[in-house]
Amino acid sequence: MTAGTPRLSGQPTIVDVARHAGVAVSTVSYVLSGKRTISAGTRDRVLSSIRLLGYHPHAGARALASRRANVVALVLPLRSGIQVPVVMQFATAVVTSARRHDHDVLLLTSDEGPAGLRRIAAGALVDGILLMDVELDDARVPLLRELGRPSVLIGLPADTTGLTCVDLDFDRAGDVCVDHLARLGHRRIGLLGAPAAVYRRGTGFAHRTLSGVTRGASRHGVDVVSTPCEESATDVRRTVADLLARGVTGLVVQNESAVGPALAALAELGRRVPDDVSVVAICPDPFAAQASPMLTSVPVPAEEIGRQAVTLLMAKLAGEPVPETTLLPPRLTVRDSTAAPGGAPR
Amino acid sequence: MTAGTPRLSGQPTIVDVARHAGVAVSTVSYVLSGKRTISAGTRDRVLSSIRLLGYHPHAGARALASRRANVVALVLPLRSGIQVPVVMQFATAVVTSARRHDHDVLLLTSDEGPAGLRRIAAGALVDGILLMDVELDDARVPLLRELGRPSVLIGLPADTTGLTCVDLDFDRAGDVCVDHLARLGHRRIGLLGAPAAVYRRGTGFAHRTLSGVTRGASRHGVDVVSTPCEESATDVRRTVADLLARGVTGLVVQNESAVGPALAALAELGRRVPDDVSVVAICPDPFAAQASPMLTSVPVPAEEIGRQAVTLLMAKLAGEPVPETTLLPPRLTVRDSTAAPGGAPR
DNA sequence: TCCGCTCGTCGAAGCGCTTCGACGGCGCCG
DNA sequence: CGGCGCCGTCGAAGCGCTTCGACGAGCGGA
Repeated sequence: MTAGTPRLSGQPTIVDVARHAGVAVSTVSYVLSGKRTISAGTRDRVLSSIRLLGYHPHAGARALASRRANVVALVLPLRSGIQVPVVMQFATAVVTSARRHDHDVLLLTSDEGPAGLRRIAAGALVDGILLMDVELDDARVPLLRELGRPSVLIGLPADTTGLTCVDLDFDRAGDVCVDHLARLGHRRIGLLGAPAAVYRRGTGFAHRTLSGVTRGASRHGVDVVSTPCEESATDVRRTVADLLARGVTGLVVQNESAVGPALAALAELGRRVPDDVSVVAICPDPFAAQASPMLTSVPVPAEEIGRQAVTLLMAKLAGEPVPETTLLPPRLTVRDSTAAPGGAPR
Repeated sequence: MTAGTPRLSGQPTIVDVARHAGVAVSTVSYVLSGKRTISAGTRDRVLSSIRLLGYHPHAGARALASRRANVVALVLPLRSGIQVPVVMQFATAVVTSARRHDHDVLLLTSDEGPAGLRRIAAGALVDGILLMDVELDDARVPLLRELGRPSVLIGLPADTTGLTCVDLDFDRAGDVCVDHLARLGHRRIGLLGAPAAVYRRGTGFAHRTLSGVTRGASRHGVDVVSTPCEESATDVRRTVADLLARGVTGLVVQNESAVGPALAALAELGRRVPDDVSVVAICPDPFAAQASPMLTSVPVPAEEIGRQAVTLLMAKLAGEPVPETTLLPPRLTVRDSTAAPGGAPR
């Protein structure tokens, strides 16, 4: 055993690997990065030394020398009215896809605000930024432009110029729901919306759903009654009762945490689904599938959106051009909660 | 304007700050770290240069030189049967407290497995590790010991020797729930548990709750019927019906996603809460408070656990000794869902 | 046979920061 | 009034990696 460097940290460094494999440090680096051709023999020798020594490159050193941290920031909302499971699905999809691109994910919460973004970006801790829960007029958007780091928004602000955004096409989703109900014969449709605070903040998806619903309704010449709705069971019950009182026979529920309570409220009010009232949900699929009856729904493809966002970000990091906005088309899944009004089978 | 270094990255470096303030680079560093005394005059000059230039230290360079990344890893579960809102609360609490200690949070999902932990730790990307959703016999625990990085577990494995763990004292929580119901006069108590997969995995909290419930029951000489329960509305309904059929008058629900469906099922079965059946939940407080009726509950203090975990990790990073296990005492909040059996007021 | 390539490898110069040892200047104690 | 110690500051040596230019060896074409 030849005496080596006194490896203070305990971890082997690239120097140890090079010495062990009998090559230059730069050669090891090129084996790892593949940025220059290396003979098969050398490569194998280096790789086995790496495995043998249990070498892992030092992330900081790499970031310093290469100006790439291989980390992306994910900024999550923490606010009231957010849809926790959806957010979680996004997050896990993002982490998984990022890993597939050899990147890690740094978690930020939006309550540290712009200062946090600035710190992260300027400190070269991350190469790119993923921003969730974007508002129509979001304070972080100008900052993002200023920082000049590649970024992708999940959600749509009012002005998308120069940005990259991904989201479900909530507008068309709203339309599709109404379309489905209208075709079944419903003439008065209710939208059980997001909490009022969400509309007030100008969160894109809520507004877009509403506009889609409205458009679909006017196209079909049916009425639409839309009302925001808080998350508490009490408020959901009141809102549902209110909508029914106003003659609604088809219900579009876009607040996933309201789905369960809404069904409970209908049961309590003695209305059968779908015989008396039809329900379409815009929510993650498992929710719709686990409810009883199983819900006709437009699933929010959180996972796919997360994946897309990462893919787009990676493209930007690689300097490739990407489209400004990517809207995923809604797909309506018909299950057991919708039927023609008045109990006729669909 | 004197010509400076050709700052390739666009960001000012510590050299720029030093030059602008007319001091040595090391002085700037000491101003920032406070590791040596600096005169007030110099400090102010340096600080204002920093602000003026918009300087942010390069995280990688800092990590390289100081052997501290100021980042902690948070390993989240992604599996079935996890309690999404609780996990989310943990995560946000962790991020917030970590920032308070000048650390950022790297998000890992447990599905990358041990390899991910190893990569992260060996690559010096993180200084410490927070592990959630620990199983009684968790494969990652030995790895954690081997890696030699400070870590804190959220949840309890079977053998805690040499580890640092934080959790709610689910055992006592179960006990407290039964105690409350027994004192009200209930003689037959049901535990609507976590999904079967969770027990099978050997997830600590589920087992501990069960043992606490059992102990409380035997102390009071009351019967307990315990059954796992899936998350779907259908299964919850069946399980509830089953428990009632077996003569249960008091229900302990620990699966937060089952709370809503369970109440709905009771309503459907024509049982009033709390007149006919009493319900105690072990779940995050907002859930219990938003249900209708408002639920008597033992809140899962996700936020506090997250905070504690970070605090402990920081202590370990600083080389301070910390206790092996920290169990937060359960607090029972009495609301409107419990009463003496048979409709008598409590 | 010789020139000029390409291929595979090496050495060294940083990347931006922390930290250690050194060194004046000043106040204090004797 | 002299020496000692402390305070505030500086310079330089890395931390572990990437990357650029250089260079020897082998090969084909003229």
